[in-house]
Amino acid sequence: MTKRSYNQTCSVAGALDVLGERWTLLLIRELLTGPKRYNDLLDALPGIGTNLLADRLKNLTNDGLITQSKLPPPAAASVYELTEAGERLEPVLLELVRWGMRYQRKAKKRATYRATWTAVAMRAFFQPERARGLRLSCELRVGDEVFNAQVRDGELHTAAGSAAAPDVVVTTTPENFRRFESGEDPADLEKTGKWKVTGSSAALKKFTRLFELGG
Amino acid sequence: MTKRSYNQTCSVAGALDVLGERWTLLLIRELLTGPKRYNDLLDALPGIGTNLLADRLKNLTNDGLITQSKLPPPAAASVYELTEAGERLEPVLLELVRWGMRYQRKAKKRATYRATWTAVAMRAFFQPERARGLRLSCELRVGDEVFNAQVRDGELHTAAGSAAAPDVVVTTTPENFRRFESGEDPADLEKTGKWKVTGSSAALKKFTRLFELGG
DNA sequence: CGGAATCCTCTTCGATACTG
DNA sequence: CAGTATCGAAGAGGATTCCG
Repeated sequence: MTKRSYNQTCSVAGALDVLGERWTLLLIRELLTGPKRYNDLLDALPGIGTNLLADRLKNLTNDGLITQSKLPPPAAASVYELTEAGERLEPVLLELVRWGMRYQRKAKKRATYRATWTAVAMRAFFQPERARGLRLSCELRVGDEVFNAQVRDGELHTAAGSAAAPDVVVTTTPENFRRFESGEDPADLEKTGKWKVTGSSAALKKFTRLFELGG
Repeated sequence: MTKRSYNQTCSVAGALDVLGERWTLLLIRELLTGPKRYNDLLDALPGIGTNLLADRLKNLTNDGLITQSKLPPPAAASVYELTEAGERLEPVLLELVRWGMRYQRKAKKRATYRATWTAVAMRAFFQPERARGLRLSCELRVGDEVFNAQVRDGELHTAAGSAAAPDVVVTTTPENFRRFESGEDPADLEKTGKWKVTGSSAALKKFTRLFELGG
């Protein structure tokens, strides 16, 4: 009944009392790309079990990291979104991305894949100084997932969903998008028809140059 | 038998497969201030249970985050220390410190306290630009704990144990050291005899000005 | 159909006792 | 000092059911 705690006067331990349970940080990762419905979260987190998801959502709400808001009709959906305290976890997640990119154990077969996770990873490898003066809007359509990336004022903003006025729209399959993640040249992917690019190829080129895995 | 995994192609999930089990990140925190023996770790992590500690140490070794090294006689102790992959978790831990400092749930009574944890927290709030040109060596003795902080080349290095050639040595109790952590002025603590300062008070003053909780 | 609560089994945790 | 063994308690995971 009473929640498990490390019971240490230490801000790492205090943070982990809130964040350390299984699935919690992955739930935060999902919400970093925008509000999500209960079933969206279930879908993005195979294996979580409906009771655990409900339990985590309840605890995160009590701890003030997320809020539940009901969209007005006709959408009439209930979504979960990060509060400011939740948003402030982004630096923690981005450091985990950076570390994990180098040190995670080798991926298994049949692992779940969502292109939208890349929207978060991009933030971790974004190089602000390369974006100075740039203003770009990109939309990425990978299988049935859609997310967008906006570059302006030297900042990158990524989120689930389509872009309002995209300079370029990329449409591809999960398999071919992963080639890009593995370091293949987007220009080659475009040439060989693995990416379908609508709009400004130049904008896409500028965009893909904004990232550096070395950090 | 087989280790539990989120089984997702995502570097956050990959990182959490390695780091996400209970106690693991606190174990890393302990090792960030230097090599520790099995019983040192047991003492710093009340409640962990000897089997879990052994299990975590084994897994972290297999994953390449720590190594076990035997100090030569006469010390003849066996200690665990971080590998480079382990050391690279420092940014993750420091972001957790920053987040946890603002958002952790209110501390309970009878919580475990170790002054050495502050040695890690200091790194999270260190302001390099204020340390330009400074060279300082401080030793902190809090109850039966001793740790040191070295400032040089605009960098801060903290570790368990005493300093080689300290400019200043502070001796105090855990209770009075926590007053400092809560924001009380070190000069006042010194005046009222809550801190015993040996060596250069000026060096101590310069040192305590290098930190900013706002980030 | 989205959003959960319930039930049941299995794994992990935590505390203590014990051993090289 | 540095672990292993054991066992009850708590948490996780999957299926099913319930509710609006």
